[in-house]
Amino acid sequence: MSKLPREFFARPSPIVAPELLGKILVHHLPEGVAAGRIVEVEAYTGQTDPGSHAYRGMTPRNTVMFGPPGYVYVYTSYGVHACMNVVTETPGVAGAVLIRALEPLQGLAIMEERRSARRQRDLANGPGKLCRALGISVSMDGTDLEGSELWIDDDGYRPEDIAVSRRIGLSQGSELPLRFYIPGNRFVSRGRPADQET
DNA sequence: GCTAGGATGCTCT
DNA sequence: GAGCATCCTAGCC
Repeated sequence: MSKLPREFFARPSPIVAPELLGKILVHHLPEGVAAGRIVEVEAYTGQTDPGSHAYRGMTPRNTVMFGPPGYVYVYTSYGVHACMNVVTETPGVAGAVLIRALEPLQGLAIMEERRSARRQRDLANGPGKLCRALGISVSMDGTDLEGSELWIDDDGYRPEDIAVSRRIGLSQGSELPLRFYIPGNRFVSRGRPADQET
C-alpha cells in the first residue's frame, strides 16, 4: 500500500482519471476505517469544459478546483447529495476528477449502517452514495489528501481493461468521452441515459 | 429484472 | 427564480 503523492494529481484530468481506476479511497472515521476500490470516474477540465463547475470562472463554491492538486472538492448536488472530486492540474488552472463509484473493500458494516442499503452492490455505486457510505460531507471541501484522514492508496492492482463513454447527468458537454470505468465490474453505476459505448 | 418521474434545497444569474 | 456532475420508489414486465 502506498499513498498517491501530490505529483500524481498535478496533471490534466483526462490523464489522471483513467489512472485512478483500481486505486483505493480510504477514510478513517471515528468508528473505524471505510475503504473501496475506485471503479468509475469522470474528468472535468475546467474553463474549457462546458460541463464543468469551473466553466464560468471562479465562484465561492468552486474555488478549490482552481487551487493546488491533491485536494478534495466536495459540492452538494440537487441540494441533497454530496459528491466528491479530486483536484488536478496546477494552481490557477481548474481541473477535477469526480469519483462516481466504489467497490466496497473494508468497513462494510460502517457503510451499511450509514447507507441503510440492503445489497452490497448499492452501497457506493453512485457519486452521492459513496460519499454517504464513506462519511464524506461538504464540510470536507478543501481537505488535503496528504496529511488528513482521507487519502487514496495504490495496492498495485491494475484493471485488465478500461472503458470510456460519455459523462452522465450533464446538460452541457455530455458528448465528450470523459467517463472512465472498469468494464464488467458489478459496482459501476448504470447511469441514466442509454449509455453509448465507445 | 427494468424504467419513469418526483423530491429537494443549494448556487449563481 | 431557474437550473442542476442524483437518488429512491412505485409500478410494470
